[in-house]
Amino acid sequence: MNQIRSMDKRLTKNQELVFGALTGTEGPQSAYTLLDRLRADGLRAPLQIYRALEKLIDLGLVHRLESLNAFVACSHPSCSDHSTVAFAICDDCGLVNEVADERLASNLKEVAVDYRFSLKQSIVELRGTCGDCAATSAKPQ
Amino acid sequence: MNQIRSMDKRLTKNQELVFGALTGTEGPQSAYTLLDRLRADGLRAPLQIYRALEKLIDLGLVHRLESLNAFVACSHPSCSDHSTVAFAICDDCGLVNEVADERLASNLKEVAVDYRFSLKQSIVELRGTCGDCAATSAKPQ
DNA sequence: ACCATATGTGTAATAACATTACGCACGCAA
DNA sequence: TTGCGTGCGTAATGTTATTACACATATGGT
Repeated sequence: MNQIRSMDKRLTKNQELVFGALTGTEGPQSAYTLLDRLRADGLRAPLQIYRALEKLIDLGLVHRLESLNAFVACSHPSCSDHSTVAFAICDDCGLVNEVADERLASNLKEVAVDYRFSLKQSIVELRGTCGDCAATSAKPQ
Repeated sequence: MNQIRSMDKRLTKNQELVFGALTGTEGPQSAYTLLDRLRADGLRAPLQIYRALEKLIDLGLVHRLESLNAFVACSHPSCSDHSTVAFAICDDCGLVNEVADERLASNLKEVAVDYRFSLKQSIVELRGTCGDCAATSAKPQ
């Protein structure tokens, strides 16, 4: 929260509102969900949300989850390489775990080299069930 | 084409039309692009496309590209594990290369284990520039 | 033959996600 | 002061995907 606040300095009002809405809730949120939550704060149009999200993503504060059409606040905004992050998305509870695995990142880079592909961004989204949900459904009571 | 034909046997008319439209063009296509191309064949509603795509994906004949909201025919329909495939998507020419890398697949499984995540599907989409496009833009003439 | 079930079809309407176009405002540097 | 980059607000539109309903066909069991 302290670190987060310190980054707010450079954010505009709309960007701060959107970022606040994302950090204030666990789990990913769609642009329109954000819009609904921020109507009370004066935001009225999708574009206001999308513009803020675009900037926040540029700044590395927010990630887009392609398979969900939704957005999450970055779990470790101070980290270096935001272009290679993976997400474990629980299809049960909807929560998302941001995974930073150095071997995975370098593995993807190698694959790109093998295929003579100039890699700009890696999208890695793991779908399945998180440990908590698996435990819960295993012991129904 | 011969191999493809042999698989058509189990496909319904709509599924065959959609699969044909995907294999008959290089590069990914959106559901609505497919619909437009298939209007002449009698398809009229998005749902007809989406239903066919769903089945084709189940059968492992087609992949969905999440970051593009588009679909491609699988490059190697006979291969075993369709849950872990990667795609190299060229942002220049739009072509997609299907990547089957065993190390990447096992790496993702390891990551899932590390995070106590029960993995059902891996979405891996590499964005960047393909070798051909890189070569072309390097020599502008 | 009868029924149940699973799968596929067709149409219409609507929901959900995202962008384009336009005009205005502010801060800053040439 | 002018020009430029960035952000803001509004409206309209474009694109992607789903829900709801009704009907059809094939299969397998009794």
